[in-house]
Amino acid sequence: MPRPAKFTEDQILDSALRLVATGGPGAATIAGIAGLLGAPVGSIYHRFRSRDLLLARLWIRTIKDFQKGFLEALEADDLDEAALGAALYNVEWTREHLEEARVLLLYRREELAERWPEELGGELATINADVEVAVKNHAVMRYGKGVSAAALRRVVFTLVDVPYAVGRRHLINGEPPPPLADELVAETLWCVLIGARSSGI
Amino acid sequence: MPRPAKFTEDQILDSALRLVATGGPGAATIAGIAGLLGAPVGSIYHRFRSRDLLLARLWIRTIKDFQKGFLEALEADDLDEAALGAALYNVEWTREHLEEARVLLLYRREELAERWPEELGGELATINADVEVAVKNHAVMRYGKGVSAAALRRVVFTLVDVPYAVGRRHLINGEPPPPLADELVAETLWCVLIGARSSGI
DNA sequence: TCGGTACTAGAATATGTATTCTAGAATGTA
DNA sequence: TACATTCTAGAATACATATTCTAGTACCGA
Repeated sequence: MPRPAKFTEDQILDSALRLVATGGPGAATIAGIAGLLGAPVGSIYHRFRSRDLLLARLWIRTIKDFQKGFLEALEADDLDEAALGAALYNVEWTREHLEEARVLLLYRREELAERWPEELGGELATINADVEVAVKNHAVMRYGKGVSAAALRRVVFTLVDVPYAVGRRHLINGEPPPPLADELVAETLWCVLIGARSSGI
Repeated sequence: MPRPAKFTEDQILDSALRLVATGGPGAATIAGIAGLLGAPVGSIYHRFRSRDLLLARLWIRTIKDFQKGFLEALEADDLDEAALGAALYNVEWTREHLEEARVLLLYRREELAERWPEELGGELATINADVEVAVKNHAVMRYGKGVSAAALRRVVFTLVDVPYAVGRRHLINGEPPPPLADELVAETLWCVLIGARSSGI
């Protein structure tokens, strides 16, 4: 049938990934992506309608890879084990995927969604839905059905915000989070989430 | 003497500030900045050699405004009061300066320093020096002269990283941090920094 | 071996925005 | 009132990069 592809979609995204990770979003030009891959720009456009779409796909591929393990960790039977696992997975994933983590650091769904083609509007709007539901469920199991907004915020803080903040500082320097990062995340989780269970939240 | 200025440097930076805060970095074009102010582009270039320089000045003006109060708070005599004050000032400043906080959220010193003119290289390289020294001093007072890198990291985590992470989530939605944000910051500080004093760090 | 298909190839073009340029205007001082 | 100075004005230009266009190419199945 047709001529086989010489450059796959994933190869192109990998090329963009490397450029974004090392030189920031501005470095991922079409010519740059093609050049790094040894491909002509025409081949890039054969796969992706536009640069925005390409970068959107990279972001989506990356966040999905992250979410997968996060959701798995949150499924643990023991409530505290689930919370700790999810929070630490965050740091661990960053450590094992430095370049991908930089992509998530440099792009923000909200700020980019507006300029992305409608084609992706739906996918982008709901991409966090699974995680939001899972976190909400965790909060319900922890605090009961009528969990307050404040208690939910507390869960998000410990499972997402704090691990993000810790990883960010090291990512900026291009280093993987050291073991101390896990300690800080775990300590905060213990104190702010688990230790707070007995108080009247 | 000379003709008086119709558009001051600060007016121009304010115009850029609003554009960045509402539409992201990309919205702050020279034509956009001039248009919002009712000025011709020539007047912008009369004040700023280039767009990069203009945005750099905006960033510097903003971070300095933030640092001022942070350093003051950290000077309190009582050690715990100083730490708590600095951490909470972070949230409070964000609450009172939503647009400015968005500038700090959207730009990163490291990623932009490379493209900024040499003219600012020195200023940018040392702009965090005061804060770093103050935080280091705080750590020394808290843990003694031979404070470990881990302990210092712990101080940075509670005074800077956590407040940043909390504020970020609300900023992204364009909302000021609610009172709950202060609670989370204070609780984390108490547990991870103050409560840890007795342990062998 | 031939034809159809999807791909490679990269030169040519379009586009958005930064930057420059030349002219003119407004002020205080001599 | 004339001059020096610094600013306003906005049209003209430069530039970087995304995007398009037209050929040509490699594989597969008939």
